[in-house]
Amino acid sequence: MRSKLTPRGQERRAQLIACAARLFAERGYHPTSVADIVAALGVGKGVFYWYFASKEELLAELLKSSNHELRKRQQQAIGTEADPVRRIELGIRATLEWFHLHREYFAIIQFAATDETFAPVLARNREISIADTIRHLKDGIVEGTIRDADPEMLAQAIHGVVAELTRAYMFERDEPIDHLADLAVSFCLEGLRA
Amino acid sequence: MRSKLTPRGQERRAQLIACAARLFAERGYHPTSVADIVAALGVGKGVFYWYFASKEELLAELLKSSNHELRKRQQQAIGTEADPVRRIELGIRATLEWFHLHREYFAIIQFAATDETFAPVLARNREISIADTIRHLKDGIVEGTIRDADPEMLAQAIHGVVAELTRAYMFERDEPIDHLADLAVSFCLEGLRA
DNA sequence: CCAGCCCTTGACCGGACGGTCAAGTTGGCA
DNA sequence: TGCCAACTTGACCGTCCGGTCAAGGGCTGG
Repeated sequence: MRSKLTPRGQERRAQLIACAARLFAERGYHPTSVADIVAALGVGKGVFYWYFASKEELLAELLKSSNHELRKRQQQAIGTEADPVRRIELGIRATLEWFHLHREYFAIIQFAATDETFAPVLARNREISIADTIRHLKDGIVEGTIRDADPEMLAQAIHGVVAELTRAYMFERDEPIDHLADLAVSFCLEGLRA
Repeated sequence: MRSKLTPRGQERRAQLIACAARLFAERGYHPTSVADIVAALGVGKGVFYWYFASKEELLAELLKSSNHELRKRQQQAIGTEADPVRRIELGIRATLEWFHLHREYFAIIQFAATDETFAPVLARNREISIADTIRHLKDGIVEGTIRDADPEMLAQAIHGVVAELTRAYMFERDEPIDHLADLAVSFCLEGLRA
């Protein structure tokens, strides 16, 4: 691996990441060998190690960049909205939409969270995301539009709803994404009761 | 492996499962070798293959039995309760309590869901559990105590809340389990709004 | 006390896989 | 045109790991 990459080099690097993401999502990280990745691209094994120090590094990078993209999407969706409840709603919708566009990342993130090596990175990502949510929740509690409970637990609960609905409906079914988002939002805001 | 086991044999088998569960939870399934498992027990490798056909079989068995125990716990907790909302509440509490008692299984289940080989088993377990929840939700919708939305999605959302709160609080913190359960229940029933 | 089955041992095997490297190719710039 | 750095190749290495197996206890019923 070298730090200076020509445009051609950056293209290759991106190809490797994309190709690995697809294979990791399909078969999982451990069962996908470096040989598989380079074979799928039709290049020699050395190419991989020219661009990445290790298989681990590639996954770490993949996780970092995907999280970065997701956050950008969320912040962009929330924009300058003032109402905390609405900010939470926009965040939920943006998250579901992003995973809808990048299905391949969901399984990878899911796995990485269970692996000793990558769990810390994922935990950090989650923390940041939770912290964002907590900020909105606290604003809402102060305003009186959100009930007064432990904001961190509430944030975890919201994330759980989003994660589970993503898992359940992104792949198995072809629910229209808006319908799914509507339910996620209304469940989080109103709960189950009639 | 043999089908007939003496009491002594059953004891060994149980030891192997317990020992493997601990190691899988600590380090993960793939990074834990069969050699590690038997070493932790201070026995030879042949012992493992006397009781299990493969490492995979052990994990499959572990998943099957843990799910069986969890369901038993849930059904026992719900008992003959008639109110659907209360049945859901009791189910949530029983689940959180069970994972509190068997923390080691959470990480294993989490991983198994991401592995091509075991995902089908886990998916089936989840389906059954979701189906249970759906039954209560439908009852509540008919009664008018639960709002009229897609019961399957609602069930997924509830499971998401429980799973995420389990992950977040079982390990990192030492929240009293009742406090956690209270929030899970009230979030699912009432949502966020003040 | 012996026969025979239940259980245990641990060296060994085959193969997969992450990673290395010496040698070769390409492309852009002087 | 010649040169150099950027890239590519694929055979090779060391290691690890799941799984096998021949051989050896040790308990139990006869």
